[in-house]
Amino acid sequence: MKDVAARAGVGLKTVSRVVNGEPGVTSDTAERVQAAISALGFRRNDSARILRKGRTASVGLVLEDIADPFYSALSRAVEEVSRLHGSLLFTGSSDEDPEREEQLALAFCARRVDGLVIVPAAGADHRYLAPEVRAGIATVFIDRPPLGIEADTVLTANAAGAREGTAHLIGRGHRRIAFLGDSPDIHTAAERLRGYREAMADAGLPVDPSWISLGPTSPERVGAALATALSGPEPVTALFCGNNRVTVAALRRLRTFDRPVAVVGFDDLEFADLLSPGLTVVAQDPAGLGRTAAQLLFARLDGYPGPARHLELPARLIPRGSGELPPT
Amino acid sequence: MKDVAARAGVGLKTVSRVVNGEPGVTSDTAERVQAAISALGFRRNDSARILRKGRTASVGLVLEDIADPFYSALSRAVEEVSRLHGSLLFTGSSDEDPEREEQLALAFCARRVDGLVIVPAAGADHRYLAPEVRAGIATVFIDRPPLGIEADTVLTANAAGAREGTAHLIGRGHRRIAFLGDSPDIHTAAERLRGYREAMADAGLPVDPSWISLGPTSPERVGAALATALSGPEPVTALFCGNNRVTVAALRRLRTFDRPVAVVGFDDLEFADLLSPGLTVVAQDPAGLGRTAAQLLFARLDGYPGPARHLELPARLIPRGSGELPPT
DNA sequence: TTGAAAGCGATACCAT
DNA sequence: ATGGTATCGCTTTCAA
Repeated sequence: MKDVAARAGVGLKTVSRVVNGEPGVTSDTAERVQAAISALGFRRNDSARILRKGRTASVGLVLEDIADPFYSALSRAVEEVSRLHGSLLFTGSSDEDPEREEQLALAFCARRVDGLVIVPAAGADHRYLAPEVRAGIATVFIDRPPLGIEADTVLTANAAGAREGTAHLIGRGHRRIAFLGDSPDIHTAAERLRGYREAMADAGLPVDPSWISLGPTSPERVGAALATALSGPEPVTALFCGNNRVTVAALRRLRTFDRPVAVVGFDDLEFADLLSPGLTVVAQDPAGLGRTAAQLLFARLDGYPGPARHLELPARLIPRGSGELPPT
Repeated sequence: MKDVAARAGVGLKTVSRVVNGEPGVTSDTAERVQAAISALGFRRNDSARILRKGRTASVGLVLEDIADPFYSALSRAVEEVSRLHGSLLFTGSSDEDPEREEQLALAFCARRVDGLVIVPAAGADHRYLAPEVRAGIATVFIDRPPLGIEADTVLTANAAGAREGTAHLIGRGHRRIAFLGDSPDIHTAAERLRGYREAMADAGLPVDPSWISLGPTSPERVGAALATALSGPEPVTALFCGNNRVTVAALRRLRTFDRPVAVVGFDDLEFADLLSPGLTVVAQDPAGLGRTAAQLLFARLDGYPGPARHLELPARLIPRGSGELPPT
C-alpha cells in the first residue's frame, strides 16, 4: 500500500480510501491510484486490516468429520449463511476427540474468528471456552449440547424422532424390535435410545437387553449385535438403527441372513430410495441445523443480547418400504 | 499481552518468550507470567502474530460443493495433511460459478493464506491468480486443470478410467452403450467422453449420437436422455454414467423401465454394494486427490522450487454386478 | 479533497 | 536472563 501510494504520488490514506471505496477522492486521483494498484498487483492485506478493525469476518466450524455426508451438508449450510453475512469459514474435524476439538476451537479463536459453531466431541468439557466467550466470541453448539457452559444450541428432536420411528414399527405389528446405536456417551445416541424405550413402554412392550447394543460404529460390533438379536427362539422381527453408519453396517450384515427384517434407520441416506426395499428412515435436516445455528450466531454478532436460546428441529419419518415390512 | 506483562511485572518480550516457549526465561519468572496469563484469560492474537511473521499457517480450499461426498472426502484429506503441517483450513464452495471461485480464492489470499487448493469452476480463467502466485502464494489445482496459468495439478485419469469402464461393458458383449455425462465444458466430463469414444473405437463399434447426452445434471435431462437411448428399434443395452449424480438420476429413471440394463458409473457411491444388483463403478480416489494435492502444496511451502508438477491418479474399476449384466 | 501521525498486538533485533 | 524500540500493513483521527 505504501508502494502504491509512492507510485501514484499520493498519501497512504488516499490509497486506503480508494481500496475501500470510501468517498472523498476525486475520480482523477482515484484513477491514478487504480493504475498503480494494478501495475503493482497490489492486494490489501486483510490480516493487517483485521488487526486494526477488530472484526475478522470469519467463523470457525468444528465438527466430527467433514467427510461424513451429514456434517458436510451441515457445513455447507453454515457456509452459505456466513457468505450472506460476508464471512469466511474455517472448518476442522475433531474425529470425536475432545482434545482435538479444543485445539481446533482455540486455534480458531486465536485467529480471532468472530464466532464459533461447534459439534461437541463426545465427553468434551467446554469450560475451556469460558475465556473466549468472555472475550466476546459468539458460540453456538449444534447437534449436541455443550458441557459446563451455557450457550445457544440447535439440536434435532432425537428422542421424539426415535420414538416415532419405533412406534411406526410397532404400528406394523412388530413386538420384538432391536435397537442398534452409537456409543452411549454421545448425547444423540442416548436420546435416541430413550425415544425407543419410550415407544416400547407406550405400547406396553417389554425390551429384552439382548436386543440393545450400543458402542462404536464398527461393522464387527454391529454385525455381532445383529446376529445376537436375530438368534434364539424369539428373534427380533424389526430393527431400529441409531445412525446412518449403523444402518449401513446392519444392512450389509442383514444380507447374509435370508430372513426379511423390517428396518428403520435414524438419518437419511442419499440413495435410500434406490435400495430394495427402499429404506425407511427418520430423517434429520442437517442443512436446517447448520442454517439455524449460523443464524443464531450472526444474530449474536449483530448484537442480540438475550439469554442463550435452545432450539430443536423435528426429525421426519420417511416411509420407503423397509419399515413397512410385516413381522415374520 | 501488554496487560499480562504489567500484571506479571515483566517486559513485553518476556511474556512473548513464555507464550512461545522460547528459551531465556527463568522458570521462576515464567511461572509468574503463566499465572498472569491464566488470571487474565489471555490468548495470543494470531492476527497480529501473522502480520509480523509473514506466514499465516493457513490454507484455502475452493471446491464446487462441500456437501458433495466426493468433495467432502477430498476436503477431509486436505485438512488432515494441513493439520500435520500445523495449518488451519478455510473452505469455500464455488457452486461451479467462476465468479464465486475468484471471490473465494482472492478473499483467502487477502487473508494471506500460505497456499491455495482449487477445484476450478467450469470455464474459470485463472489468470486472476497471477499476482497472488507472483506474491508467493503456493497454488495447486485439483480434479481439473486450470486455465491460463501454469501450476501444480492433481487429476484423476479420467479418460483411461472411462475407457476401462466402457471396455468392461464391451467385454460383456454390449455393442450399443449410452454415455450420459456432465456439461462438456467441465474438463472431467469431456475427458470421460473421450475415454468412452476411444473404447468404442478400439472395439470397432459405431457410436450413435442419440446414445450420448451431455449437460446439466438434472434428473429431467438425464431421464429424458435415458428414455431416448432406450427407445427405437435398436435401444442401448448398457449405460455408462459420467459422474455420481448422473448415475443416481439414471438409476432412479431406470426403475420405471422393466428392462434390465447394464450400468457402469464413474465415481463410487457410498452404498453401491447395497443396491441390487450392486453398482459397478469406476471409482476415483477423492481422499488420494486431496492428500496428494496438499502434499504438493506443502512441498512448495517447504521450498521446493522445481517446475510445476502434473500428477494423475488412476481410477479403479469395481465390479459389483450392474456392469456384468449381459445384453438383452 | 488530502495526508501525517498514532495505534492495533504481536515479533525481531539489539542493548543491557 | 531481560527489556526497549522499531516494525508488520492497515485504519482512525484530526489537521491542513
